Amino acid sequence: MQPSRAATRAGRPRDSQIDVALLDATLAVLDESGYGRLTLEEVARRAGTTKPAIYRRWPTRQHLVLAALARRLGEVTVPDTGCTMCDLNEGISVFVAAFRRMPPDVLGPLLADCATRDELRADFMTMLFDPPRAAVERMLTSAIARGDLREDVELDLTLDLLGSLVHYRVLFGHAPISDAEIERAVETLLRGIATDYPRLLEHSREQSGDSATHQLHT
Amino acid sequence: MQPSRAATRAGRPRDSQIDVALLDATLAVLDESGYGRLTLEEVARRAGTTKPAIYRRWPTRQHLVLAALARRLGEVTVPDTGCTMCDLNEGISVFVAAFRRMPPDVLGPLLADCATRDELRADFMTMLFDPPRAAVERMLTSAIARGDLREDVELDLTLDLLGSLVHYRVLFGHAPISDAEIERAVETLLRGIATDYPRLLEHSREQSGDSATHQLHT
DNA sequence: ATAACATTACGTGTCGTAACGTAATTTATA
DNA sequence: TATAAATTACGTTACGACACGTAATGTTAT
Repeated sequence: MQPSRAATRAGRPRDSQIDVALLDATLAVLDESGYGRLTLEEVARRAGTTKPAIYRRWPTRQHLVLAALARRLGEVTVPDTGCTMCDLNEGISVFVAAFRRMPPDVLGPLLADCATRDELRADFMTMLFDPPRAAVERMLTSAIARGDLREDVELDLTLDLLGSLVHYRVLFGHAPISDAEIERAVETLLRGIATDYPRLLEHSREQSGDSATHQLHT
Repeated sequence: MQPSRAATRAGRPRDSQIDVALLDATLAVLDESGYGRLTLEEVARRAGTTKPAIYRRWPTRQHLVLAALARRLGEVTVPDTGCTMCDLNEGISVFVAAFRRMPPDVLGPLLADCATRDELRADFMTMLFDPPRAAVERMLTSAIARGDLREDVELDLTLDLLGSLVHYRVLFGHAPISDAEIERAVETLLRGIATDYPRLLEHSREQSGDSATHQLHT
């Protein structure tokens, strides 16, 4: 419980250039080789340093990769236009876009590798999954406040229905989820949880002005 | 392209008792240690044999574990009572039950380990994921034929919406999916894809005779 | 005095495979 | 039909390869 003194430890300070060099090298190796073939020596070699420098910063390979991916994920923003259907379509795109920034053959193996240790699994969720999920949750809450969705909608279940579809396509099928499929899924779900689906549909048409959208089902 | 001659190869035949001993030992080790800590020597030791006996039968550890899990999965049956809502609730339970038979900390790592090689990924899907999915697909097809679901329902998308929820809960959250959540999800989806949701709900009540079911939303 | 740095090296564990002699079964030959 | 040859699985043992995580050492920066 030391004050801010702990921030400036004695001795030679860390070289922050090595931090970013290691994270960048990790991302490069992940892109090329995937998580399974990532070796710490290769990461260190590309960063122009060596293994001990890695272990000084992150206790395990999982922590290193988590930090690298979180760096790439960046911040997640969320639309709030007042048009529930538009927002949800956009919101799912937030999910999809977030995972498109992740190299394939990385997320699944990393999660699997983190699943055994509870603390690591929590870190994985906090750093990679919760941000986009929380963004969609904010959209749903706004929609409920507007009266667009039934008040007894179960937030967690709806979030899982939306998010799990994306995760499923990312982790299981290599089939990328298309924008059309996102719209279909949102339409189906909205029929189930909206107070007045036709009104939302109409509102969406006015808002977007794009007459080609949302006309598949009437 | 030899006839049935190839079935009976020359030389000493495989000892089928070793086959089952190895598969059982694999399941035992998976239950205790999970996929990550499974070593082939431990499997061989418990089966009363040695590593080469494994490699004579399965080319990789992944194939061995796939065969062991498929053995436990067994056959997947499907209800067809004519009550769409009942069948779907039952059908999702098929998914859930199938995965309940799988030890935790196994499916995710195994999938991750199979994800890099396309042939292995296909085997994983064929042996573990497609059977329950196909069962639910048959139910949906029946429901469409009965006129309970809209004809333009996208089968694959609906299947993914149903199945991905289960996968999500199994692989990501360690929270087991409850029967109540299954019912909620089915209700939400049916509102979106049914031709006449109130009629399905009424039919379900008559069929089940259980007045406590499906009364959460009216 | 302290701690990060680069370098080097070590012990460990598991992998996948390769020997080797033995046992069991099919195929060819006497 | 009997016997030999060929073939393949079996257990045992051992090996090289690889990456892990850590430790030791001397140097450099605070």
